Amino acid sequence: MSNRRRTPLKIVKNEVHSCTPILRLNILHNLPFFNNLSHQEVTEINKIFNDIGYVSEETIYHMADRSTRLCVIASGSVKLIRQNADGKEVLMDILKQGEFFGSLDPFGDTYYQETAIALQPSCILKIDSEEFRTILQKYPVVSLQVLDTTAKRLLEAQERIKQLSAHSVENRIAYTLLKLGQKLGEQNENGILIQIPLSRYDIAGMAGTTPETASRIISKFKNADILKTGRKWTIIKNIEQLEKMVKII
Amino acid sequence: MSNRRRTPLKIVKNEVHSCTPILRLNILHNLPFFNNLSHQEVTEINKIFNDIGYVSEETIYHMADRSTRLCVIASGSVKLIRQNADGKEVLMDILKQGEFFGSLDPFGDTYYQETAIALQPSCILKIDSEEFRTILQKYPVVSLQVLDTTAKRLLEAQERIKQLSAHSVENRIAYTLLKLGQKLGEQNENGILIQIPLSRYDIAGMAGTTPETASRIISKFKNADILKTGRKWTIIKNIEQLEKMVKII
DNA sequence: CGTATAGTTGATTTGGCTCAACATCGGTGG
DNA sequence: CCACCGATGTTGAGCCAAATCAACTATACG
Repeated sequence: MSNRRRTPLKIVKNEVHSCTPILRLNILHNLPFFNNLSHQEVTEINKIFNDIGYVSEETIYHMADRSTRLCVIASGSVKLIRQNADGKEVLMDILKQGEFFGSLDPFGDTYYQETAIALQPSCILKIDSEEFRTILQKYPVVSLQVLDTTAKRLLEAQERIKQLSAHSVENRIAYTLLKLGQKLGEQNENGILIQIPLSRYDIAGMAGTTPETASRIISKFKNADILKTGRKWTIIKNIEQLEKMVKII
Repeated sequence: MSNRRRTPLKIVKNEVHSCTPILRLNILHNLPFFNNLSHQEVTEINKIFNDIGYVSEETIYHMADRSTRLCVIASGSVKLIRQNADGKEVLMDILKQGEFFGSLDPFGDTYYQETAIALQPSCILKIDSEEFRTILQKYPVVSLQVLDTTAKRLLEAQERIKQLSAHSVENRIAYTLLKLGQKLGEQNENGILIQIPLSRYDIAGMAGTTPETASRIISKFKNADILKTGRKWTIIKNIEQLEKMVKII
């Protein structure tokens, strides 16, 4: 069988990706937390942001750096990881266009609790957290939106704590894949395609296990015709089966 | 040795504990998120709250109930737990006077993700989440405070995810005890006294293990003269040792 | 003082980690 | 365009931390 190279995704060059001013404004306008503001107001806010481009695998900030900035993804995607003392990596979250990360805290003497790394060529809008705080004070609508997002993330984090405390690795891998599909997947004729370069190492870091165990379980899922994977993509073929495994309460 | 009954804590009767109106107002005023408001404003807000008393072990709300209320602890303490399909309990958080829990979300069709249970006789102030939302809109300062608390809780939850993913049970128990000491402990001549009735079951639920394993590890800590425990109290005698085990990065 | 509940401790089992060898992918240069 | 090679993924074997099962003990409360 000569089936080399059947990647179902567009090949993307790993080039620094910067925003055009118009794109920037457009993106800011469509952010969930700014889209209740007037064009005038967003234009004003736009001036305070800087944009910086990153290539794949490039670090946006390191854990333990002084945390002074809030970041917004204008394009691309970002992973947030924490490392423990022996260097084991825990993948906290994967964020996509329009989501924010970094520091919300305006009080000095705080440090990033995680490392942020671009998963794809990405354009990141940055703002000083103190300046962002002024925006929050000025526009209560924005505050509430940021609060809602944060509250939602807290609920998700708590769900993950429950998973880690009370479910098997197989369960957690299924849950991880489901969440990834919901958040980053797009439906196509074969199923739900997740077009993000996720290594076994990343999956393991999200599910709280080792790459070997993740690989074993994913093989099992592939044999059961639930999944199909390549180095830089994953397709969920049978989402019902995954849901059944996770047993949503 | 006739050392029966050496409990280092005041005995509290398990009676329904209700707030006096003055106490209520006082508590609202001292809440971190209202203490920037004027007396006039707090008095106004006070009218919208109801208070309800609970005895120990009483349920404030159940997981999967429709979530319509935000709760604030006027007195006492509350634990938040999640259960998985086989009934295993995960203790998400322990909250004390002045802290809030329940629903922030004003949009219908949402359900509590956890069960809230009084750990001690407690008085809980309740407000409809929609009405609370109006307060948030009216007072941006309050919004920001609530956001800060939520963001802080998210960071803590993420830290716990890291712990569960990458540390041994012994480590996690040490971490759990440290956090409990920081949050609920009071320094006295013997060490840090945690005056909350925490069973081995609770500790296990916080550290993501079983009561038996929790018991074994706590015994080990007691033999190493790090801890001293009774049914309803815990004293941390050697906090440095615990910190060393957790290896704060 | 007696009883129910919570905690302790031991024996056994097991899920998942570790270590190790091997296979496959996909980018790179000849 | 093909062959090579480093990186990533897969699979097997053995081992260990922690779960489970079970018997027993201590504590608080009526």
